[in-house]
Amino acid sequence: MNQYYDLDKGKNVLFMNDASSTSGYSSGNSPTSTTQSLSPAHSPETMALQTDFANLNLPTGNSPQPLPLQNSPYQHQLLNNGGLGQLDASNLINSAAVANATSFGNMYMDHQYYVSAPAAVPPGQHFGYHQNSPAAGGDNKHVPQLRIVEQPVEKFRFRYKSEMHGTHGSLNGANSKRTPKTFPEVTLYNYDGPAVIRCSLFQTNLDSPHSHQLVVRKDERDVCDPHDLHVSKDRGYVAQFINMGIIHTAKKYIFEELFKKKQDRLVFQMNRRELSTKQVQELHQETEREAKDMNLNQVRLCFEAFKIEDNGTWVQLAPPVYSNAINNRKSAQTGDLRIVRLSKPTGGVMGNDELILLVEKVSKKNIKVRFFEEDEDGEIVWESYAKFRESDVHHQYAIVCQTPAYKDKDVDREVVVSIELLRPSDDERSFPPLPFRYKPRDAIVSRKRRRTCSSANSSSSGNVSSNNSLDLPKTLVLAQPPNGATSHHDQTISQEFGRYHLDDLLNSDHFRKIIEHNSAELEKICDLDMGELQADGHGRSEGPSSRNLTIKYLSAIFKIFDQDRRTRCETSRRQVEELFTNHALQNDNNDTLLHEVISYKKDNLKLAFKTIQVMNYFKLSELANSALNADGDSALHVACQQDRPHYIRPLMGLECSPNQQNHAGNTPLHLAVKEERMNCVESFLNGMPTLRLDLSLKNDDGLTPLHMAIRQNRYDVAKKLISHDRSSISVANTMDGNNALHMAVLEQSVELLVLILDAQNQNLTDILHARNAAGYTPLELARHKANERVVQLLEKVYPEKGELAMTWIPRKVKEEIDSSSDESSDAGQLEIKSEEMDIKMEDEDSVELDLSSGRRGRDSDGTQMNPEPRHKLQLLLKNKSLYDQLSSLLNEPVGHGPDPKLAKWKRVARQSNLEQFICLWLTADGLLDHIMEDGASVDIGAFIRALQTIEPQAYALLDRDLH
DNA sequence: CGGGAATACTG
DNA sequence: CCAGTATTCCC
Repeated sequence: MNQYYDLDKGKNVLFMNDASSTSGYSSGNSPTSTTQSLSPAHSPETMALQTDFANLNLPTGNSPQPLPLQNSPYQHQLLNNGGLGQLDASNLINSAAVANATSFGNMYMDHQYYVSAPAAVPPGQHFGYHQNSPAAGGDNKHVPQLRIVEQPVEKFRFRYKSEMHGTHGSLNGANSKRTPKTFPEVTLYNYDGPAVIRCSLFQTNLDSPHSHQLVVRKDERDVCDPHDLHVSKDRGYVAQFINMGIIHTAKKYIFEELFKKKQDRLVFQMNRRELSTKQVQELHQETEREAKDMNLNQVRLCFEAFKIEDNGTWVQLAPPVYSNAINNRKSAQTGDLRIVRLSKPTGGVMGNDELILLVEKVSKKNIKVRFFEEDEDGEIVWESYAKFRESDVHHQYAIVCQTPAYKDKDVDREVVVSIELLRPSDDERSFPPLPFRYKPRDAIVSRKRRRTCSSANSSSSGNVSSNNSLDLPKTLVLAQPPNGATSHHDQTISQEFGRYHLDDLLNSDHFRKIIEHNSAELEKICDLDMGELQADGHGRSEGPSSRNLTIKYLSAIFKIFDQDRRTRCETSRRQVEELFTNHALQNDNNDTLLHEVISYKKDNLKLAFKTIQVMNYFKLSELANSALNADGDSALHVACQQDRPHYIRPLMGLECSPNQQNHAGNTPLHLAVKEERMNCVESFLNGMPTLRLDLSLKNDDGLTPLHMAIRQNRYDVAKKLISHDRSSISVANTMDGNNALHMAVLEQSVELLVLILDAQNQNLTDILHARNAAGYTPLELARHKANERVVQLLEKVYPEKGELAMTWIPRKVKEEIDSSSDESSDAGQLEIKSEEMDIKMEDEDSVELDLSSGRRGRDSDGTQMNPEPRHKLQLLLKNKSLYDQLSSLLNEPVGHGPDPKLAKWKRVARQSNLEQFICLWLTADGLLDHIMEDGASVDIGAFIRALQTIEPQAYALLDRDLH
């Protein structure tokens, strides 16, 4: 095992090759020149120095230098080797300026050059002396030869001089990883004396130095190339060039830097004789030519080997070898291509859909958007390019393009293809490709739908409406079960549970009170409600005419219902059905009466429940389930959109499918999550049989409800979803392939992470090792994107190297997290208690559950969590005596005002935005119960303010405990 | 380190 | 002078 003297740290490092380096610019015996020569090349003093340097005599090789390396065991070597001169022949034959090339030519002869196929000489290089080399057929085994053992990385950020403060990471080897790191490395073969291996920066298309600087950090200074490492029999012949950086020479200095480099090389090739005026002139011209079109974003390393003769002359041992090109990561010409985001992951097979790509810096003249499809073997079966103009590339960071048509315009299902950026100049691709889903044409889909529907209908027992619904016009799209294979099963189940829920509801006191008892006055109610409708306006659409229409239809339907109460005849049923259908046709949005009635701006419970009841009575569940409006929304979608949680159960009772996806692919639950309607989410999930709700459905953005909840950083929603069905945790979204854990990482939410890890206790490995579309596991993503806390948390969860797996030990992590952050103010008992009311997962490992509960208190900094007073008020109401006091106070009538019979609680309810519930409550208890049980939907602040004005005494009761 | 703002350059 | 990039600097 060798040791290496690390120039930066001034100490020996294991595993490194034993070699040492000095700056080629060190001039030898002047103490000041050591420091001066280290300055970046285009500073004035450097220029002066280098001019001097060109005129220096050869160093003797043993002149002591004041290098500050007193504690180094290799000090003598450094000293001895200090002040190495510039000697190079690689540019010799090519250079028109070189008159006395013969001496070098002889030198090669002496050493019997063998031109190997060095690891990586870029194609297209034909250097004179290579071709003229007499090595062909020589004794390969005994000819000195340099080989690149480790190439430099392909991409590296070139830094400007002004950026070279502090460390910026070094030029690593192509195979470098976090550990072990590698560095560019060459080996000298077939030589056994002491030798010097030099590394310098070259252009990629010319056999000439590059104006940029290859620097090594040393004693707080950047030492410019060339860099020489000493090798010998004792140390081995491996030269590893560590801690190098590339300085991007500013444009204005390109010429002079290049000239300097070329001049230095020439001088030493000529054994340090002065250049003639003519030579200088020629060099000048050549440099001008080269500087004009030098590629500033691409360089390569040149490695050379020398031996030092006793008289101090340097003799080239082996031909130079060149590394692969190193590209500037910062440049749009050579940097990484990456698609950051797609405006949408889907499009029609016909193409020409507008698609917006956010991308990393691209050049509009040199970029294409490629769509392609591979078969199972990775063979390209189709490719096409998106259409866009140069002007569609927005500021190098976005591309607005038209999707190409898919090869087969008659596919009847979605086809997933890939999108990548392609840079024609170097055939570089973005990685990884992003998935894009081609959607079949509507015509094809509806043909297919028709089939599905009719078969579904024929299998359902004697449903007369089936033919009817098939005849509905095109815009009133029929719903199809999300999955044909299980539809029948689903239906059976939904019927069972549906009936149960609806009957439940119908038998409830509230419902009876609202509807049953009023049946005799049906007409009156309708009149009343219609009047209200006209006054209050409409929640969703249109003007008075549409409202009148609705009223007309509803009146007619209710009339039929009323007349039919005893007979329940088929004719009435058909009439009602027809009225529903006709109504939907006449309305712009194709909303059915059901859609409308549950989405009135002013929620009208009576009307809505009545409508539901009528539909149920006439067994119009098929209609309720299949009638979608122009957006593909079912009544459930509308209920969620409008935040009407109380309709969700009844509608599901009507067999309105919770898994129906609208035109944006959203299920009602998606909408509930999206709009952050916690009450709706709860209505869906509480006590709902798992079979009915499919939590793994993805909308057109490729997201499940859980993904959306995480993306919105809604711990409460995510928790609800996860406790209902854990299996959706491991689902990767189609947007970027992230699973729930990835997404929680991006939210930098420790709460979400713990929630997910807890719930996934059983098979953590899956989600821990799942790679997203960019190829990152959650941990890797965290290292890249998240803060230290998140990374630390995840690192604890991942199995240690060597271990096969580790089970999630929440308590341990919890302790560590808790101890590592004291900023969280105390949760307070109230909140923890309230948390206990949450639904628990039916998990035998429920030990873990209380972790996530306990964590709630940490949300003092979390913006998404419920505000404090909510819980407190809810808990206070649990106190029986307080509750009773409040109740009796609020049951008092308001002493004054227009309606003396109006109880205070009603007024409070009205001012707390709970008016729509008043008809459901008989006394103040209704209101208080509602707040206790359904607090999430209540604006507690408004309630308290209302209390303060309407019933100050009651407010006083609470005030003390609330603050 | 990477991201990005500020400033310079160019047709 | 403008728009669009390229360069440089800053955090």
